[in-house]
Amino acid sequence: MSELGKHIAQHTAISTDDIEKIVTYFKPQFFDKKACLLKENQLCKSLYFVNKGCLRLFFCDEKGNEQTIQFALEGWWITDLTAFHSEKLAEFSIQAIEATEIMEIDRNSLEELLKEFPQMERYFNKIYQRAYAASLLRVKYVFTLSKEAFYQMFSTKYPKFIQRIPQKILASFLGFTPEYLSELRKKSMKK
Amino acid sequence: MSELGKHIAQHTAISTDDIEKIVTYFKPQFFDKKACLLKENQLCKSLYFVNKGCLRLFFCDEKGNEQTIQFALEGWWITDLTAFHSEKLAEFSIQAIEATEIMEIDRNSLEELLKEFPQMERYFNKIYQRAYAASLLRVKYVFTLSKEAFYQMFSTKYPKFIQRIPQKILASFLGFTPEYLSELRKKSMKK
DNA sequence: CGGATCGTTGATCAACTTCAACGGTCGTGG
DNA sequence: CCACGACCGTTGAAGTTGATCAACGATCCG
Repeated sequence: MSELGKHIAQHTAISTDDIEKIVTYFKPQFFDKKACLLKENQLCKSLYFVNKGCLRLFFCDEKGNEQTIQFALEGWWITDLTAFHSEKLAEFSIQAIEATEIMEIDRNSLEELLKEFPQMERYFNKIYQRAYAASLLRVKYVFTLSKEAFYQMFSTKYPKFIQRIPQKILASFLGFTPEYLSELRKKSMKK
Repeated sequence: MSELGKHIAQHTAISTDDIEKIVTYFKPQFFDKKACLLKENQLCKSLYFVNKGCLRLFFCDEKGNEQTIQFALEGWWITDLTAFHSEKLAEFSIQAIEATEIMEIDRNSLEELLKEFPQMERYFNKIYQRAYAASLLRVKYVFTLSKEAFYQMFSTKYPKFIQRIPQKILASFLGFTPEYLSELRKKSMKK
């Protein structure tokens, strides 16, 4: 079964046969390293599920720095959820960090899918709740942890990211400069 | 019509008659200043809508400081959404900052309400999406604004909070110490 | 009236940023 | 396949930002 199929099976009680049908609503796509799936100020037409590879969600601040606010590895959903649901212009861009294989579904296909398989409402609702919970947790971290502690926590909890993500991008996600990240890395090597 | 009724009318296309019936599913409640509606590690049984007054959502960090992460003035919903939906223990506490009048609905009543008025699904979905969008926006602010700029933005955008919220609590919401907030206030008085 | 908590002030200190410079590596065109 | 330029990660010095601590007057509440 496809990665997407497995993910749906894990989070719902839908039968294998139905999942096969559900997966046909999605369109497989391939993106080269550094390719953009969505750019700021475009319409955000689709939801993306990562089969293989890695994406990131980011925006540009007034100084022109790219600030990364979310990653998606294998088995994660990503999109500018607000723009997708409200049909407003995207506030964020989405870019492939590695060559990446995804499953995409646009608004129309999603509506048809939900009409034929209303059980999928619950699945997407879960995805939404998780996104919110993750965002809240992040706010909580910003309050309780120093930048150094945040790096420690993150690198032990998500070693995969540390290995696969370029430092510059990682630094922007963690909320500090590449220079300071370099210093923290040196520090934690010594131990 | 009650505050709650007006709010539902604003955000849906439900008839006035139906809204009257909908409002009967909610229980009016009164809380004194400093009273707690929900405490950390309790079950979060209800959603709260503020008719009059002001509530806050907060948690305690390891040093025992109370960190406020959300306020609710008149016309706002508040709860530990994650705990309410997942039926896990609350990570946050909710407390009245002023004497406050609310409308409360528990899980059972909510289910009955949604059964009789399925149009309300859309209303609550909106509330949820807003909470998520607000949380994302906050993450974005943390990235782009210095603490001083964050205070400036906040005090011009939400002057009501500056007037009604004690400084200590305001400081914890903005993410800095009361001492530093005091300094910023002095600075902005001079202009 | 008395105690506790709150907001303010100033001094000191730690955390983190900025800037400039250097070597390494990646990818692109010849 | 090599050479060149661009970008990336690292280092160190200097500068800012914001936290911590201690002390004091004001205010709130019993």
